[in-house]
Amino acid sequence: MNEIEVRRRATVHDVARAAGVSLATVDRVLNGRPGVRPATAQKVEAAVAELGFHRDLSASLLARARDLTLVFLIPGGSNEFMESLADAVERRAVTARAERMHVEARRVPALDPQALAEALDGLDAREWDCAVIVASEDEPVMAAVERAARRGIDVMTLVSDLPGSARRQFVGIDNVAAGRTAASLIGRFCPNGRIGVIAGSMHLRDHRERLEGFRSVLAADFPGLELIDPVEGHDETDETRERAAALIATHPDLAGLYNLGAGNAGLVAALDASGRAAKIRVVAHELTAPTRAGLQSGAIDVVLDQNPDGEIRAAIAAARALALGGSGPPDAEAIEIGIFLRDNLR
Amino acid sequence: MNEIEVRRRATVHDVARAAGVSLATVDRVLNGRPGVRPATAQKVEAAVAELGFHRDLSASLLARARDLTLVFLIPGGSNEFMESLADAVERRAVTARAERMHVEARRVPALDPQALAEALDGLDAREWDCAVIVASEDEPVMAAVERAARRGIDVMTLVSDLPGSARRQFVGIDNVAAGRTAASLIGRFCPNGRIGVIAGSMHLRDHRERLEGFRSVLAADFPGLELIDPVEGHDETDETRERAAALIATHPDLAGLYNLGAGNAGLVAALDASGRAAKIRVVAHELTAPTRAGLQSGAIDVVLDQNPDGEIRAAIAAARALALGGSGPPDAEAIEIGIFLRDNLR
DNA sequence: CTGTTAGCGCGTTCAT
DNA sequence: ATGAACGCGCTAACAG
Repeated sequence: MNEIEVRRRATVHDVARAAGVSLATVDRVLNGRPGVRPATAQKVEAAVAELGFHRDLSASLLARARDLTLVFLIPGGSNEFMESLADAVERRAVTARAERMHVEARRVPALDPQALAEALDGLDAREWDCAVIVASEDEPVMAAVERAARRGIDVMTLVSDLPGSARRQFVGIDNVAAGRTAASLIGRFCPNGRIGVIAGSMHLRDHRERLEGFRSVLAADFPGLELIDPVEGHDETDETRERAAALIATHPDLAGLYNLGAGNAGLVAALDASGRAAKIRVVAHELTAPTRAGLQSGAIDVVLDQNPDGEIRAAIAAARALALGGSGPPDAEAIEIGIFLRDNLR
Repeated sequence: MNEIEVRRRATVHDVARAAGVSLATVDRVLNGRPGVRPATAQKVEAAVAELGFHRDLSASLLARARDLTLVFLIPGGSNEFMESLADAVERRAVTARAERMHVEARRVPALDPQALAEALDGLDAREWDCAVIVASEDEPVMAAVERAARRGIDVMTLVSDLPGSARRQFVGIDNVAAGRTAASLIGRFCPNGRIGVIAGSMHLRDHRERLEGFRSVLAADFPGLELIDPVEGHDETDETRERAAALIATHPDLAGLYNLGAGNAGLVAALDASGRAAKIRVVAHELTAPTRAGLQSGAIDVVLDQNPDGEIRAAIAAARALALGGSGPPDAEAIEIGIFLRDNLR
């Protein structure tokens, strides 16, 4: 008879019995609360390890009579993708509630390290179990993450990571791979010619990573294509339109365009106005209203997408895993880079 | 003060009080168990509707002291993708257990309606809450689904649907869109020439749908490309190799190849042996060992993938939703069609 | 046909 | 520093 099959899950009762202590003591050890002699704690931990005990999150939430709380701090401004992330949070809020989770999205000024730091500092640890941030790589943010973690709030990064910070987890795509993919597609679409690149800002880690990937594949695999120096549109519609228009006007042999940031409404407007949209292969990021329209009209050939809904779902799942308080980082499910053409729009 | 925010979730107690009955009666109505006068049931249902009551699955599972059980009936044979589906079930089994679910994968003979029907018939309704099948569209299967549903087992279809059957839910990609996407890619890669198509079997609904989508886009958008009549490789490695080799040998101007079924190891072998791999643009389905190798070597240009892990996750989530016993079909999360090039392999 | 009650696994007072 | 007892939302065994 198979032991694994037969053996019932270990419960706090089992742990208490094995350790020779009461339920309350087990609970204190499990939740790292004070009031337990080190020797006693050792015995409990030994029992936990030996029995392979895993806390039942649902039962735990049920008993606490309070939902697990999770707040997303998302950049505001005109960036369409951030809007869709916030929308995705609202959508998930309904189903999350059925799993005894309260999730909420708050907008903070974009590209403003101080504002994000203050938003983090303002979170009460008794109210929030976990905070998810979309951050630029700046010192004030790193410090605020550290403080939040010390207060007992699990911090996670979304979309763009903060390696070396106190963040417990990163949820997002592999941005170097995204850049490589864009190059690979542009390369197959364009036999030769010049390729333009528009970034949001080089201060954003995800944008830097995409450019890095794009550059390396273009250089290695497509010698017939020449990369024009990247320009910055700061993720704004108007600025992106101006940059794109300038690129198109300056280079009559422009064969491809890669916008690795936002501001796609401007990109499409510039392409349409130029009258050369059909001749230029375009790759952009994130499936939003403007990129969707661009795909439909043919102005944009391919959109690379990080699936905001999936990302939010993954973040919520990761938060549950963190709430169980395992020591190491829970293995986050990988977020796929979605590739969209006109014909597989969802 | 916002009512929604303030109001606590309704519980069975609230329903019982509002309906003027006991907890046990509420439970009986909720679970469709016998022994309740219609008039009483009405009152309970009215209270449920008025309070907007939703049963807490986790608490329910906790009280039953039995996990929600879910069995996947997956075709056996040499089809690599089915293997990866079964693997995905095993992987998810661990995390599912933490949510009080027991999931299990069983292999049944491929393309054998009788065998699948018998496997379904053999499922004890007291043991299994839900069955997920990957089925061909055949009468014996439809009938067995009907019988299982009557016994009280929720049946779901995976990968390939059975519209018109008693299945409660379908989890899978939009296969027409997949075919359209393949055509769109091939069309952009190939200026002109002949395009070959290899299917598994026209008895499979998903394969028929892919072909339909492929045909329509090729005809509508790429008049320079000529579609050769589809051949069948029956999802077998050897047969697919022979069919591919024949196509390549017969058509010196073969510009593209779309394998909408399995047997990709055979496809790659034929391409390699022909010495013309670099000249032929190839689109295949499902990220498996052979297609991965094909992407790396350059024999395959693009792989369309339905992400077995995501599919299994979605199926498990759908099973939970079904267990809640809502009347209509729960809105299944859409499965994305993944597009993979050498550079965004996961 | 309907109601009472115990208990699932866990957190939390309140005593000791 | 430690333990006993109650309750979270729900199901099921047993009464009536």
